Amino acid sequence: MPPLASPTSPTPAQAHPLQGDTKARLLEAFVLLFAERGFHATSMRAVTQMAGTSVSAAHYHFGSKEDLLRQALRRRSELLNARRFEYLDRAEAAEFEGNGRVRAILEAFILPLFELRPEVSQQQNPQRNLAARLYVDPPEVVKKIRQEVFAAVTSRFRESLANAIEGADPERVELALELSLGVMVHSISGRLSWPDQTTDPEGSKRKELVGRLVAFAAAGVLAVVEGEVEAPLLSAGRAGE
Amino acid sequence: MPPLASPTSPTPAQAHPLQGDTKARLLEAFVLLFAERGFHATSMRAVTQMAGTSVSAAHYHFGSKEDLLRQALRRRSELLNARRFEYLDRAEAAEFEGNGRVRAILEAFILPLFELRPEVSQQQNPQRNLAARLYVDPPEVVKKIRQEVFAAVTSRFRESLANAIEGADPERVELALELSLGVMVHSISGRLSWPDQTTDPEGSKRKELVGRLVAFAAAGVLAVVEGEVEAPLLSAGRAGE
DNA sequence: GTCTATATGTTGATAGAC
DNA sequence: GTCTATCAACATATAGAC
Repeated sequence: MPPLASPTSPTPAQAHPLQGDTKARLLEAFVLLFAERGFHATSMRAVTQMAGTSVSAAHYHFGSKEDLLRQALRRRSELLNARRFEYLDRAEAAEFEGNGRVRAILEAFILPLFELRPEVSQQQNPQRNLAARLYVDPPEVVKKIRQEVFAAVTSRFRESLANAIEGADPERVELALELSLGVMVHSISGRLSWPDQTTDPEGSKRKELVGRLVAFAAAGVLAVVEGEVEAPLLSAGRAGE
Repeated sequence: MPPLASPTSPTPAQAHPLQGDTKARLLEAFVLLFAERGFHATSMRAVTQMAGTSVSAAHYHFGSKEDLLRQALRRRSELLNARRFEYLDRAEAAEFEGNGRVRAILEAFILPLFELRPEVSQQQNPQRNLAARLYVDPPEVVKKIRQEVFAAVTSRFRESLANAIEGADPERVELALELSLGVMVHSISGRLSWPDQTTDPEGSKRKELVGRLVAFAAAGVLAVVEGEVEAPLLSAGRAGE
């Protein structure tokens, strides 16, 4: 059998009427396909076809596939980062009881991802897929650009969380935030069934689900940062062998 | 510039002295490369080269790349699943105070992944990388085979967890377990720094880290299953827009 | 069983006309 | 700026000798 025509999925999003000039359409098309298939499986041909232009036009504008990825992700992450900072400012300014601030900080971290609408509405939600793919796609390029794009956010949230929990060990805060990120990423990796506009028109179910994510993360963070290290209940101490 | 010779990483694991007959060496080589690069970026050429044989030998034994993946994953997951069931049996049989059983069940779910040693020791820990890749690699084939391989485990843990929490809503249990899986997957996705044999010869740091993972997950599960749904502290209710 | 040689299609990138 | 045509390297898979 010859190589499969479409390696991941049978080209699910084909005839998008993407708008803007060639450069903008290319960025949009790349994001959509990358979110769905990952870097490797997203060919320049597929991108340029979706954008209604040619491969050489893409190379004229971006030079290489890697630079196309970089510019696309920079553009996309700006909105997300901006709202995260906005919420974090609010969380730091407000008064809270008990563990309220910790929960507010995690909300500031998690909520924005679920609030931002995709510009292109035909797809389910490229923004979420994109974030998932970004943390999950193997190629080194992706890792590099992701760090580049989120470095500022990460360090500010770490700092804020450390300040919110009295006497917190920085190392544990880092771990806790990282695991929260894991919860968030996993929740958008296509394994949870998010109600869509038709079955949940007011978005109440989606809000509830996001609320549970935050609750899970907040409880986990507190357990890691404030809790004692407990001996395993099972296993003859084989962990870490 | 022509396409890069090595798309993900500069062939980090090259001269493995893999053992066994051709079939076994092929399975082992495939697992190592797949864990590192994902399905797409793992070419039959690279696999057969590492196994010290030819492409056609691989096709003789497995028929296709997909079947190679399937057999490799089946073989690898057997040990993991067996130990998970073993621990779960133990968690269900023992007596616990308070939320002990919930934590024990999560231990049964999480611990085995960190206990199993790779047969090939040169790599850091292919077993963990493998699990991460398995939940994260885009291609549909991977998703299909993963479900095939973990279906039994998932349903039994869901059931067990539901029984352990009085009056638990099955839907919430499912969500909680899924998020725990997210924590686990993320923790092995190469974003956490696991101390290795040299800096942590007795494995005490690694055990502590695994303990924290379990603590995070257990607290999160209880918060999701037992906690009330709380209104967001930030945002004008934009979530789920 | 395992090899070499080959078939056939894909990829990223470029040259040159317009 | 955008196109068509083409390149060299890669992919999976197969044919046939040994």
